[in-house]
Amino acid sequence: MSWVKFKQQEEMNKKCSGKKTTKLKGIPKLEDANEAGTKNSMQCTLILTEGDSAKTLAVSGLGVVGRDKYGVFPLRGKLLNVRDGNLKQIQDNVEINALIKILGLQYRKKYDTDEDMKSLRYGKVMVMADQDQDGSHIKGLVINFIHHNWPSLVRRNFVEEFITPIVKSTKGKEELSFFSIPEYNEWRENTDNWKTYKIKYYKGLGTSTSKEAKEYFSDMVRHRIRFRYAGQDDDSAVDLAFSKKKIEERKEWLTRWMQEKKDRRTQGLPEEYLYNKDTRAVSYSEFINKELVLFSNTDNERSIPSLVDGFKPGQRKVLFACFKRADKREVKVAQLAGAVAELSAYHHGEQSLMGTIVNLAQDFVGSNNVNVLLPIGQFGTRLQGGKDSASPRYIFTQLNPVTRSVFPQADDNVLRFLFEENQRIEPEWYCPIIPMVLVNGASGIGTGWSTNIPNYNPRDLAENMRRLIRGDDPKPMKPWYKHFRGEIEQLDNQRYVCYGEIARLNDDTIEITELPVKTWTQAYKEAVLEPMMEGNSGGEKEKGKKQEALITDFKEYHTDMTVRFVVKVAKGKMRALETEGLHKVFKLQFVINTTSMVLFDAAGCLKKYNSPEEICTEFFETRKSKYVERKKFLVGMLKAQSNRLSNQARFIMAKIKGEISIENRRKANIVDQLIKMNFDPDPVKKWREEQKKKELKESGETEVDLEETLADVEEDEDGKKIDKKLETHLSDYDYLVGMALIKLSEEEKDKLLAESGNKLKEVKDLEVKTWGDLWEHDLERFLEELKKQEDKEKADMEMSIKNAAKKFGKDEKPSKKKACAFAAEVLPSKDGERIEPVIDKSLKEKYEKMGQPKKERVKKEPAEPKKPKKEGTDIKQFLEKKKETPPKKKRDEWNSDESSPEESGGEFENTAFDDDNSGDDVVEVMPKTKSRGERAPPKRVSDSSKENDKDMDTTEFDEGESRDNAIEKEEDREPENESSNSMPPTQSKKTAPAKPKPKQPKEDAPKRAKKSKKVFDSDDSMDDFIVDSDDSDFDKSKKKKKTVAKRKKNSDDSGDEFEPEEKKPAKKQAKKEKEAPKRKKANSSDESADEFEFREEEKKPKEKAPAPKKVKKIESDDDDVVALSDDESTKKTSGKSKAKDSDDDEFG
DNA sequence: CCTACTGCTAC
DNA sequence: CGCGGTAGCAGTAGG
Repeated sequence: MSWVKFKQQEEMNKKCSGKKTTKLKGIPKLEDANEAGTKNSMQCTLILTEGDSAKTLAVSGLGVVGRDKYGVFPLRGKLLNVRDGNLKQIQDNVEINALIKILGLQYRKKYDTDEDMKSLRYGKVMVMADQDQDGSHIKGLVINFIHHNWPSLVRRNFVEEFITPIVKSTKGKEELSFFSIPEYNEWRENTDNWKTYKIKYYKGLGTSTSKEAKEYFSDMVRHRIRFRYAGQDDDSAVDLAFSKKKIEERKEWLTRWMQEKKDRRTQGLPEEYLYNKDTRAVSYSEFINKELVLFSNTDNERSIPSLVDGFKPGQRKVLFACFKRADKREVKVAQLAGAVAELSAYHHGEQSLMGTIVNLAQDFVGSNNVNVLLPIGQFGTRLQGGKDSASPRYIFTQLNPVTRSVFPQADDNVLRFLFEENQRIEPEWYCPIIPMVLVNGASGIGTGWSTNIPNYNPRDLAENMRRLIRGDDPKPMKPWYKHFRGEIEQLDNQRYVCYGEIARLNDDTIEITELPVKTWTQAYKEAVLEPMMEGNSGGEKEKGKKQEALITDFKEYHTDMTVRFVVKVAKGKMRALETEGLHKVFKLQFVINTTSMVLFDAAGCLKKYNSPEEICTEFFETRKSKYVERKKFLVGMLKAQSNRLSNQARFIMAKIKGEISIENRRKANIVDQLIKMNFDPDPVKKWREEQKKKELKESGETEVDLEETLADVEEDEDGKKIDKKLETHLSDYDYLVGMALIKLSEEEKDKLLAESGNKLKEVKDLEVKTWGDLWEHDLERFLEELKKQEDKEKADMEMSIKNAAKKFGKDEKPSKKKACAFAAEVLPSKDGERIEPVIDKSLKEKYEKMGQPKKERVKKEPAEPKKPKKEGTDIKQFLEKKKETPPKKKRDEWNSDESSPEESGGEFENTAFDDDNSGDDVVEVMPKTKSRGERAPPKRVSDSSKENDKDMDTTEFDEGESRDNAIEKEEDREPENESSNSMPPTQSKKTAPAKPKPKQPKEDAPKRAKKSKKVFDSDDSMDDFIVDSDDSDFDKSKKKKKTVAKRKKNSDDSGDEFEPEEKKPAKKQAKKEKEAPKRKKANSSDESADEFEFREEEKKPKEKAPAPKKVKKIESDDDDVVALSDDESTKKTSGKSKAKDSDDDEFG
């Protein structure tokens, strides 16, 4: 191998070596140092920047240090990972080649002596990337590039980085820069008057002005960090991070890191950070383990969805923005992306975001089963697997009406919303009524882990939720794709075969009317049928013909929705093909597997799941506790509202009778009188405040900080505080004093009393309902909405077929006949002889063979990463004396479990850790945490507490946190008992024991509720709630809400694998060819957009009817929304002006 | 057996 | 206006 490598590198040296030349030509965008490549080259530094804008910044900074000894070269994104890379790719990579030329590097040369160094054009490389996680990644990749090829340079500390502040606080002339968020937080904690500083966050290098760039460069000592080589640990650290062979090690590495982070948090220790005022150098291993690890973690967080709502953060932000905007008309995707970035603090490229939106709205076969957004325009089709979507500037979207029935608005009050820079953004997760992650599937690639989950039938999932509510076990499910006409059959525990449809028309003709999921029509044609027609798959007929052409011709009759190939089989081949199996010959089988279903659980820990049922059960527990919370919230809210109304009625009476006079008196005076007369301070407001307090208590002190921060931001100084207290006191009675004069009449009073009575009645109605009742009601409503929407889609589709048929006929008379003719061409022939798919033996054998070794592998993988849930594991450990679950140990556990299922099962059963299947199933548990530059991890109840709760199922450990309401407990009891009856149907050997929820739910549910309860935004949401109920907007909003939040279908994409595409060149060609159609589509999308607009206008008047407030929203665009959001934040702090808040949160 | 490709969110 | 490149993991198809 070394010989091969040697030879390769020799070759590479010839082809692309960097000679030491003074003047370099042909490298665009390079700003060479004047003395690079001269005798002074050792004193030269090449600055590598992240993108062109950073280059500009660097160049302006060079004004300070001069260009003689500094050169600048922009990197265009992520650098190639040269480790384990293939040679061709490295040789062809322009970026790498440019670097070698600029630096004068030579492959295989060892730079051991100063003399060696002199052959270089630069003495140092300095990376200047954004001070965020992706920036760290780029730094890492540069290090990797040098380290892999020239370890000797690494030992000579050839690489440096240039860091810039991510937060600056200024007060007058005093300016403080912080290079990591933890450092900033530390300062804030130690600085009483930090609020008097002006705080500015720098999200990327682009945030800095060129003046600031000059400041940075004039203090080079402060901003330049050297990477220092400190021994072999550094080598292994770099290898760990970038070797493609060390995936398992990375799993361990990340798991360990998460564990440590969690431990630090539970112990109240501050977060670690790498850079402080005095940092001048860091070792490579420090960089990898403290800085790059942050990227890896972020990478997982953004690529792997949550078990609860099935969203990745980007998708969740989209949904959040859509809910918040409450658009009743469609929005341009590009515009929506802007709004999302604004409303939810999305700091990445909008291109990614627009792609996310498009994926959420796609609805072709193999994409989403329930698309959260509506595709209005060309969002892509099965012809090219969605790659044929029009530009985001041309297409429109809107919430799917089904979406709000899956993510009920009532839950907004019990979700835990996150904050970023004091802006309330999306919740840690939404809580759908069915596990949406299974509805639309998921796929994502992180670091250490990736995930792939197929789609399932939402109706099956609803049914399984009902079963779980009743305490039954979930029924096993198999993958399901909307409008897919083929079959999906189970192959083994974790594998399914997905078949297309093929039929025999006559002796030499067959017809293909469906392709396996994720096999795109065009790709199929190019990769399967065309090669078959040519014979030898490569098309190189000259070489030994392996195969004669199997088919002589084929015709295509597809539409964007349907597939139909009519294929002529070569003479005399038919029988042979049939013997082998037509599905196999024509590659109409595709294996769907559930072997890598990795998700973040409700507590934010990474876990691997082995079956959809397991996901259902875990989802169920989370959702259940949310229903309990929701009920509790609603009861309290309604009571408070009722009280408020009756107070108002009494106030009116008193006013009419003249017992109170308001006119010409000081407000404080009036309020005093009201207090004497036993009027309550605003009950709704008060109740809301109580909720908040409770939440804070439960969530732990760290969260209190956050709240205080929010509340105090605006008013700080002592004097003001007092004033404010008084003011808030007075404002508690605004709901009385502030009533409109016209309301001070007897009839108004009666009205209020009646309303108050209604509220009480509502409370009564609500109180008899269990969480299960609420849930079933939601499910019913969802199914209704789903049917409505699907009927509508069906009708639209039929319309379009009709229209197509008309055009097809091109006659003046669009007759039924023509429609039929058209249909006949597109739809499967009636007299075709359908070929029943049969699981092909060889396929089965293949997986059986793989099965054993694979199983082991699978086990191993999960074992390493497995982490115990925070507290849950601890408890388990206590009980079972298990070791802590360091990854390796976990592995052992895993293996042992599998080997001896009895033990594992026994343990779990004994301990009644139903919820903890995670123990077995959980491959790993990684608490999500955000790193510097990002907001702190969402404060939630400490993971440990959550875990405890789960584990606590065993009554022994009830720490007796009986915060839960009696109501909750009561409610829980029934269902819980039921559930307890149901035996845990251990789906998989390993996990089976754990999941069964025979626990005593009563206690569990409440506990969980406590854990998860965080009503950050209670203000807004409550206001909304109030408004809704009062104004009857609520109903309207319900009706109106028609946004189906879709999830992208990630899983679908993989379908292409099936078709062996030709090599790159071929692909490229194909792509090019595809492009043509795209354009056409784009045009069509435009048309459609227009049509839609037209519709909108028609609709508008109808929609406007609802509350005036809403109308305002509708009309207002992004700007208005922004304004609203600002209001929110201020409101939060001040606690005033509820009405406005309500507007914001009305998602109607 | 090894290589190369797919999918997806980010640069 | 559009094209292209890179990372990261699990799995499949092709040579």
